[in-house]
Amino acid sequence: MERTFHMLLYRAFHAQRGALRPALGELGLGTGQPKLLGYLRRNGPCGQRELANYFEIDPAAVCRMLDSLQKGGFVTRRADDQDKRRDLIALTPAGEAAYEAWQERCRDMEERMLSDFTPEERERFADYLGRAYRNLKSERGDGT
Amino acid sequence: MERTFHMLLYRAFHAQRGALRPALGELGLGTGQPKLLGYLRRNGPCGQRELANYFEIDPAAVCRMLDSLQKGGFVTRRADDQDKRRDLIALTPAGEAAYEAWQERCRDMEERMLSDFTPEERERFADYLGRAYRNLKSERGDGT
DNA sequence: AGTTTATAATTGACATATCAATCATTGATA
DNA sequence: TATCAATGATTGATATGTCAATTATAAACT
Repeated sequence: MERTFHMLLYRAFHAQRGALRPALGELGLGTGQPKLLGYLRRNGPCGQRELANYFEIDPAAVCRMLDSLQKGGFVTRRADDQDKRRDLIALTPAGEAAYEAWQERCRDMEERMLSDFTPEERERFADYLGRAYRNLKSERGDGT
Repeated sequence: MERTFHMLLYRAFHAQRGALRPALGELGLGTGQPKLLGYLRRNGPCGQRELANYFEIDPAAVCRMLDSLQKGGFVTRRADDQDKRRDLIALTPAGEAAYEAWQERCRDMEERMLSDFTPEERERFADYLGRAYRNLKSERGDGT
C-alpha cells in the first residue's frame, strides 16, 4: 500500500463518504447537498454565487444541487427584488429538519471514525486538517 | 465555519484535489487515474476487478478510467488465456513515465501542504488518517 | 453432461465537480 | 444616453463514483 499523504487523505475521505451514504439515501439528499443546507442554516438566505464562493466549487454544481434540493422541497428559490439576476435561496422547514438529521448521522460517523482517538488526538487531528487545507488554499493567492 | 471532522476532511481533500488539477491537465490524466497506474506499477499486470476491490470503487468506474487510459496509451488491455472473461491490464512505458511525473507533482504538493508541519506532526497526521480510514472501513465487516 | 451459480467486464442512468459558453441584468464609461 | 464590461444563473460536455442490469465465461453441483 502506498503511504503518500495524497492517498491517505483520499482513502480517509472515500471511507467517510461511504459511511455517510446510507444516511443520504434515507434523507433523500445527494452527497454535496448537506453542506449547502448547513450554510443556509447558519447564515440565512443567500444567492448561489455566495455558496459557490464559500465552498470553492463551480456555480454550475451549486445550481444543479439546488435544482435537486428544490425539487425535494428542502429549499426555495425566489428572485431578488434588488437584483433581478440573483435568486435568493432559503431553507424550508423540511430542509432544516433534514439538516438536523444529517448532523446527527455525522456525529455518529465521527464517533466511529475517531473511536480510538484520545481527546488530545482529536484536537490535533482537527488542527492538522485545518492547516493542510489553509496551506493549499493560500496557493491560489488567498486574495484572488 | 463548521468545525465537524466531516467538513474538515472534505475541505482538505477538496483543496488537495484542486492543487493537483494542473498536474493532471499537463499529464493528460483524469482525477482517479493515477492511483490505477500506481497499483499497476507496484504490483504488475492485473484484472479490473482487482483494481476495483483494492480501491473499493465500482468496477464500472475502473472500466471507464481504463478506457480513457488505454486511449491515451498509458495502459494495454489483453485477454487472459486462463480466463477469457478477464482482461489483463498492463502499464506501457508512457504509463510508467506519467506515473513518475505524477509522483513528483504529488511530492511537491505535499511539501506545500505540510510546509509548517514538524516531522513528528507529519508522522502523527499520517497515523491519524490511516486510523480514521481503518475505523470506518471496518464497519463494512472487513471480512466481507 | 446439463443446469445453476458465481464472476469479469461492460453499458445505461444519475449525482458531483470542472470547464466553456450563453443569457439576462447590472454597473461603469465614453 | 448608449455602449461595454462585469456579474448571477443556467446549460452542455466530460470525468469520477455509485447503482442496476446485461453479456460472456467459469465453477459447482445434481
